[in-house]
Amino acid sequence: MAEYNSLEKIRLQKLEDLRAEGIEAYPTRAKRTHLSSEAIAEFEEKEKDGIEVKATLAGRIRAMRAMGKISFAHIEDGAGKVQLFFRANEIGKENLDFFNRMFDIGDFIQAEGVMFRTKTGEVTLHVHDFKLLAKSISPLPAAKDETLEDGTVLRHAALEDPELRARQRYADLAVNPGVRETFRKRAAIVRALQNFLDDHGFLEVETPILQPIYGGAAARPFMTHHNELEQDMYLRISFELYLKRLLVGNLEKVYEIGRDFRNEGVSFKHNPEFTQLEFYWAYADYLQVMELTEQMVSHVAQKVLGTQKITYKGNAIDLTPPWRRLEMRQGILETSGIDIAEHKTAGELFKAIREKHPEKTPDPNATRGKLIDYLLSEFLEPTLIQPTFLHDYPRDISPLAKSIPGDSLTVERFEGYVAGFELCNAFTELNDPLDQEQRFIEMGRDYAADDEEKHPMDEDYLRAMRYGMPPNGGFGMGVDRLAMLLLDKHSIREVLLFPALRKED
RNA sequence: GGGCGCGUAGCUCAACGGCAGAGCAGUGGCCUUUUAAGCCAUUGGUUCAGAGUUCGAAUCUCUGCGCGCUCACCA
Repeated sequence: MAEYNSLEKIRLQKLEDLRAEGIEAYPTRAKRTHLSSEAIAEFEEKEKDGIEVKATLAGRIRAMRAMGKISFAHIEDGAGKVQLFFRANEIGKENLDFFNRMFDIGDFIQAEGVMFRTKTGEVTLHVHDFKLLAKSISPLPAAKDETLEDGTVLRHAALEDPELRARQRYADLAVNPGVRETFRKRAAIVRALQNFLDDHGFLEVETPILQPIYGGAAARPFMTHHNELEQDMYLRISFELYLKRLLVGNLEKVYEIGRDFRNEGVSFKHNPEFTQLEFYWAYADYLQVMELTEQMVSHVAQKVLGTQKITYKGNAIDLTPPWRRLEMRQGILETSGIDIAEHKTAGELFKAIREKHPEKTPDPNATRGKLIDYLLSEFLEPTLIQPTFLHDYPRDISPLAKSIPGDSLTVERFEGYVAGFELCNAFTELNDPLDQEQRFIEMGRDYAADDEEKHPMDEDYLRAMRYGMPPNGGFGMGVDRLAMLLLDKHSIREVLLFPALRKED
């Protein structure tokens, strides 16, 4: 049972008063002839000819100013804000009082009248009739907007508490127009990705989220149970193995945009469920995927933002292709002074790091691949502000990627970095079923010590691969991260409508 | 999971060991072109929860809860 605060009790009393007057606070039907922007535009067009513009508007009350025998209000609808003007002359003293007494900020209202321009020049609806569409009981944490001389809008008492904004996203959206804009743009980003891939001959598919076995990445899964089948199921941690099964089925270019689930830590760039884009492209290799990637990302920026030059955390970033290519070995050498090619075992590499950088403390038990990863994140990653494809990765941290011909320690893999963080990950996919089986076995050994991250053998995937899989290039990108990058948001929570939070109470 | 920080009115914040306050919102009044409208009056608090120290706790200590930052984890 809800407990009401004093402000809510006042509004509940208003509901009772309305009922006593026979007025429905939540009527079934509404009427609207114009969006706010349409009514304003039509008025401005016909103003010089003196043609009257009648309009019925509907929206949510954002501000009210009662001034004796007149009242002003601002309502907001899907297109923006517009001012309402009520005057006793037209609607009568009784109706004006009724509006002032019974309506609150946050209520939905329908108002019919004629557009005009006030003394101060604002295009406004002169209301002749109005109707309550839905009463708001809990006061929205509404801000007040002050428009300064230079036209900038200053917000007062805006809803800012990050917890409240995430927990009550409905209130955040209702009160902070910029948040609505963020999610419109996020939708546009996803649509632009789909259009781009569709136009390049890729087929959008949907593969299982509930899986009998998980794979395609190294992450702890969420587990669940199917009662009738009497078996445990996992929420997918990647799409990879299912999408590559489709290549076996002669679907040559496939992609999926959907949700992945990883039972791991939460941070400014990690949410337990996140949106991933993966595509697989038969007969292509990682170099072709690289080219498609830079075209795709710059295309999305152009579509959504109208430019390929963006700003992230104050850094000017140019997404225009071609992006810089940097061999990982070279990048690590330049930033850390260590040539990983000269240290072919974990022990040697560990020693080299300790000698060159005594202040650093890598894990002495790490594999060579993990140590390279360490060098990458400690030295190289922070320098990769402009878009960069870092390529050619150690084999032992890339179990699903194909080796470079003639170099068994290195695989054809790249990661795209922008603004210092990893945006995407791609490689020439391993399509040799016997090699793949061997890698699964190795992974099982590597992870045996850590029971939580056991890497299961996917027998059905191997069976598919034995039918024959064309050589192909694969690609994965966090769509939330792309949205963060393009929208200059510095936490994944800002681009997720309902980010994961601990339950209340 | 570790470290650091935060939690005060519906919202934004002050008070930092001595009467819990302001602006906005709300309520009542005045006001026929306002726009953070203005003016007058006024309501509103388990200071996140619990325990402790103290003559006295929003303030200091401990525990718990939630959030933020950060580290670890995340091939």
